[in-house]
Amino acid sequence: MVSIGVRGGGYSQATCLSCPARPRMLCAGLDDEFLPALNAISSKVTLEKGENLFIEGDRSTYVYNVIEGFLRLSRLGQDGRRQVLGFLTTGDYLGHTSRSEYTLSAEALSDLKVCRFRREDLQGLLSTYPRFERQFHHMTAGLLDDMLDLVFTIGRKNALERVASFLVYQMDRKSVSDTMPGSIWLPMTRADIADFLGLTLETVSRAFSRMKKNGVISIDHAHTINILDRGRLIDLSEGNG
Amino acid sequence: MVSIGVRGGGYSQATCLSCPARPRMLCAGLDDEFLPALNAISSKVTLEKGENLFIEGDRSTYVYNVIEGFLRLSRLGQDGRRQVLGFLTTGDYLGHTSRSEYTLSAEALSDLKVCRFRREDLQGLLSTYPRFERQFHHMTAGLLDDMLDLVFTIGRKNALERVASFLVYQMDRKSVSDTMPGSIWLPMTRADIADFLGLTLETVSRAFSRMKKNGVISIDHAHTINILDRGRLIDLSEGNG
DNA sequence: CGGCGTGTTGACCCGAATCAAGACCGGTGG
DNA sequence: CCACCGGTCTTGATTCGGGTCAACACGCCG
Repeated sequence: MVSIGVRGGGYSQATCLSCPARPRMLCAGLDDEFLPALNAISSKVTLEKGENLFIEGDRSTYVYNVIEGFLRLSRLGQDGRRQVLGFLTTGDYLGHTSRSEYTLSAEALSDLKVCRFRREDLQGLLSTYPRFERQFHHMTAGLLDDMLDLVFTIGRKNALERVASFLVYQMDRKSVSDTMPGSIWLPMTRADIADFLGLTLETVSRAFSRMKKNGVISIDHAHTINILDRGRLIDLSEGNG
Repeated sequence: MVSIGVRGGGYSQATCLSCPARPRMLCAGLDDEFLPALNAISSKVTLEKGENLFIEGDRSTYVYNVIEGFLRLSRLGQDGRRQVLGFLTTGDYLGHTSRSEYTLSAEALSDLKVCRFRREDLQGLLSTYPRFERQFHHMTAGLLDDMLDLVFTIGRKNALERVASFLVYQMDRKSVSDTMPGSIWLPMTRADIADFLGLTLETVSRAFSRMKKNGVISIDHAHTINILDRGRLIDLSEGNG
């Protein structure tokens, strides 16, 4: 079984002007003059590790933008089978769906700070500031592109290729201004990675071990992976092993 | 290897007012007064079975809306592995991506008629008619939801469950005004279905055979599936076999 | 009628799942 | 400080579902 955690979290008024994550957020493209309007309809929510922002079946009232921290999107089948749909961090947004209820749960993998918008409030703004709508739509299209990549990965790649693809993706997502280039911090467990890639945690562990043995990566403390041979990792991820 | 077909197709001026697919299209929500503007930036394209509307790597200049016919979206790995991302028909739209090049190919599975928009032209309209942008964005979000379902299906379901899920999906997508309720017309091959579900064509064939033997479906001519026991099919698709 | 693309079915094999044991690591309390 | 404990990770042995290989059936078209 999988722990669901406790829904909840603290709330406080947002101040978009001082938002540290601004350049990577939904509001990235907006001129400062629009911020007050945005400020009026947004609020900050903080969660502790293990809490859920929402779970499958909740009415899809809100859209969120991650300010700081990590979270995991997942779906659970009746019999406990779990599929992880993504790992999100600063700048990512979530909660947008065409359906009236979320089909996913969003759980904090660390202490988490997010910016929350009521969807209907957002609709109002969108008509007034088309540029915002465009940015919003563009981010949805980006998520779609990411999901297409994921479908290819889990539909047609073997275990080693999937794990390598996962590492390449995490590598590429890291911001350029990065304290530790060449090494990746993975806040999620092996089970989370396995449920993301359609594998078991044992298979993920074995894939890491193989890449370690081949000198492609090295591992400190299980959650910090050092990429020793970037080119070879990419080859592995594409099946040119 | 997989045949790529020939890119091409005939062109003619669109007349949105008389479009038979209107209620299911991108333009569904628009008042008649907006149609001339839409008309001005759209054109109809017709393709024959086997032709490609676009292939991976083409610049993503256009967005399309299917008026009539079927098509298949797929991605090809260097070594020939193929993943099918979807089967589209009347009302579906395609070609929208956050990237400058398509990461998919779109091939006609039958003679095909689509409505084509240049993306930048569309951007202009979107600012003028926010309702249109909303409809457009809503359809993108719908595609994203569909992809999340697909990820769960291929990541966590076994062969029989995947094929059952595929049939349930095709069943639900059929319009209410339907000449043959309880039976599904599948224009794609077993290999296409296999590449959609992350299986082999043999495994798909065996799954159909098992469902036939159990009295859940019957099959005429391989491309017409009759659903004999809808409830049991849904159970199968969810792993309550 | 023959040929080819597509679909079905069977025999066998292999990669990842499952089952199981032990190692590691961080946190807690004596 | 160290002993203990629970959660996580690694590694090995075995099993099994679906892939692979192969033969044949079907249906369509020339």
